[in-house]
Amino acid sequence: MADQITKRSENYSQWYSDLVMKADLAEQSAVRGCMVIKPYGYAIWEKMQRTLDDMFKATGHTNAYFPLFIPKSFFSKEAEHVAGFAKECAVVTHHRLMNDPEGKGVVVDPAAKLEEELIVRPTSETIIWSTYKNWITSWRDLPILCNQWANVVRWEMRTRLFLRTAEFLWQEGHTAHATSQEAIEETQRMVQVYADFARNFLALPVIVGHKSPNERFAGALDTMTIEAMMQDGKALQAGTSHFLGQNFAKSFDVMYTSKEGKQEYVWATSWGVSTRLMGALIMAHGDDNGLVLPPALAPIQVVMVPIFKTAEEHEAILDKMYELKKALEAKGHSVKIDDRDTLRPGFKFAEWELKGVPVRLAMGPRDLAAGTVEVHRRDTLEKKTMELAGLENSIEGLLDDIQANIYKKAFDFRESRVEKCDSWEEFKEKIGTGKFLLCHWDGTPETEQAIKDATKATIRCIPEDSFVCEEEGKDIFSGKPSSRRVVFGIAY
RNA sequence: CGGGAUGUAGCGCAGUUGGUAGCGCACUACGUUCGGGACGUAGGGGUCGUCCGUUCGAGUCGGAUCAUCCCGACCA
Repeated sequence: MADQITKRSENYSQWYSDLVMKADLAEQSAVRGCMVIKPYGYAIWEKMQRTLDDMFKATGHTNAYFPLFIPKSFFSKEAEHVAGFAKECAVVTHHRLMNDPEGKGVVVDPAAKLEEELIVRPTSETIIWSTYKNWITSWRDLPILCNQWANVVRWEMRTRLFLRTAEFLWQEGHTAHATSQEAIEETQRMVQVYADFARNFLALPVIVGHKSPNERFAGALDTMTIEAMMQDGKALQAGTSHFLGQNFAKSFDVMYTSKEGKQEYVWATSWGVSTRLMGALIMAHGDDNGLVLPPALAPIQVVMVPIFKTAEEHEAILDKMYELKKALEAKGHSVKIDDRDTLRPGFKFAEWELKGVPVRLAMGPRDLAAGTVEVHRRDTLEKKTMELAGLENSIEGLLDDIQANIYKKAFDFRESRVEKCDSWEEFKEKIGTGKFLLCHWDGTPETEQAIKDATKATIRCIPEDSFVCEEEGKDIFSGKPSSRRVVFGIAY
C-alpha cells in the first residue's frame, strides 16, 4: 500500500489525467485551458450542487444570479482586489464581427469597439456590491444572504484539468451584515458548512483554519479555508470563506441607517467552492482501477451486471434484478442495471470500477438457481455471495460502511503524514516527501516568503479544529518566538 | 513571460542513409464466445500542425509560425 502510493506519486500527474480520461469525466476543450465536463462527470457535480444547495438553504441563504460581464470601472474600485485579479482577466472589447474585406473569413469589426470594456467575471464581488448598494438602505434590509451558482473565467498561465481551468463552475456566496461580529460569524459558519460537506459527503478529511496574510483572498481581512491532502501528500485548498470587513462596502459606498439613525458601512463575507472539488475527489480516493466514489456522492450507488448465455437467461435474471432494483430504490438508493447485451461481464466490471460505483451486484444462472447474488465493494475490491432475500437491508448497511471506510482510509493516510517539525534542516528534508509539517512560525509574511522561496512550501493554514497546537516555541526559519504551530505543505 | 519537450487515423505510438505511410486499441460486418477488460476472418478510416525553402522527389533536411504538454512565476 505504502509502496503503491509512493510509486504513484512519482508519476501522479500522469496517473491523475489518465484516470480522468479513462473514467470519462472530462476532457480538454478546443478552447485554451477550458474543459468539457462529460455527462458522468457532470452528474457528480450536480450531486455536489444539490447537497451544498440544501446546506445553504438550511443556513438561511437564497440563490440569485448576477451578470457575466463586469464594466471595467466597477472592477477597479477596490484596489487590492483589482491587483489580485488584473493579471488573469478576459476582456471584451468589441461587440460585432464582419466579413473580412480581403476575403480572409471573419474579422472583428473595428467600428464596434465598446466605449467601456467589459471584464468576464473572475469572481463577482464587484458587480454584486454595486448591486447591493441599491438593495440596502436600512438596518431592516440586513442581513443579505445570497448565493450564486455560476461560471467564472481566470486566464491562468498554466491550467490543469479540474484543478485550474480557465473557465470553471462554482458557487459564490456574498453576504452583507450590520455588524462585524455577524459577518465574522457568517465566515465561520460557512467554512464549517464546507468542512461538514467535505467530511460527510466527499469523505474528505479536511483541516479548517485561517490563511496567512500572503495566501489571503485579494481584498479580504481574513480568509478561512478547508485544506485537504491528496494521495501524493500535496495540499489542495478545497474551499474558502472570506471575511471582507468593510472594504467592499467602502469601495462601493454601501451604507445603511442604523436603529440609532446613523449612517454605517455594512460588513461583508464571500465564500465559494468549485469544480476543483471533483479533482479533490479523484486524487484523494482514486486507485489504480479508477475512481472510488463515496456512496453519498455517487450518481449510481449500486450497479447490477447480469451474466448470461442465452436470451432466456438474460430475461429471467433481469426480472429478478428489476425486483431488487425496486426494493433498493424504495430505500432511497440510486441503482443502474447494465443490460447491454453486446458487452461481456468482465468488461462491464472493469468499466464500472473505473467510474467508481460503490457497490456492484452480479447475478448469473448459478445465483438465479441458488437465490443468491455476488456483492462487490469498490473501496476494498472484496467480493462475497449473499442471499437475495432481504438484500436491500444489507446493501444499506454496506453503503454506510463504504462511506465510513473511504473517509477512514483518507483520514489515516493524512494522519500518517502529519508531523511536528522543529528543525530547519529536517524541514527541508521532509517537506518534499509529501507531508504536512506542523511548525512554529513568527507570523511575518517575510518569513513565510523566505520559506516558500527555499522549499516551495507554503502555510496551508493556521489550524482551528484539527492539529491545533497552541504552545510556545521558536520559528522554524527565523528562530523568533511563536505561540502556535501552523500547517506547512506543498500545494497544488 | 523564461527553461525543456512534442505535433503522423478517434486515442496511444512507430517510421532507418530523403523514394510516395504503418502498428496497437477503438470502429463496421459475419461467425464462435459470454462468472474479471474474448477470439477469428474480412473491411473502413490520413492534405504527416501550418507556411516557406532545398531537392527529380520531403513525414524525414533547413527556416518561420501556430498549438499542446511538462518545469518555474500566478492561482479556487
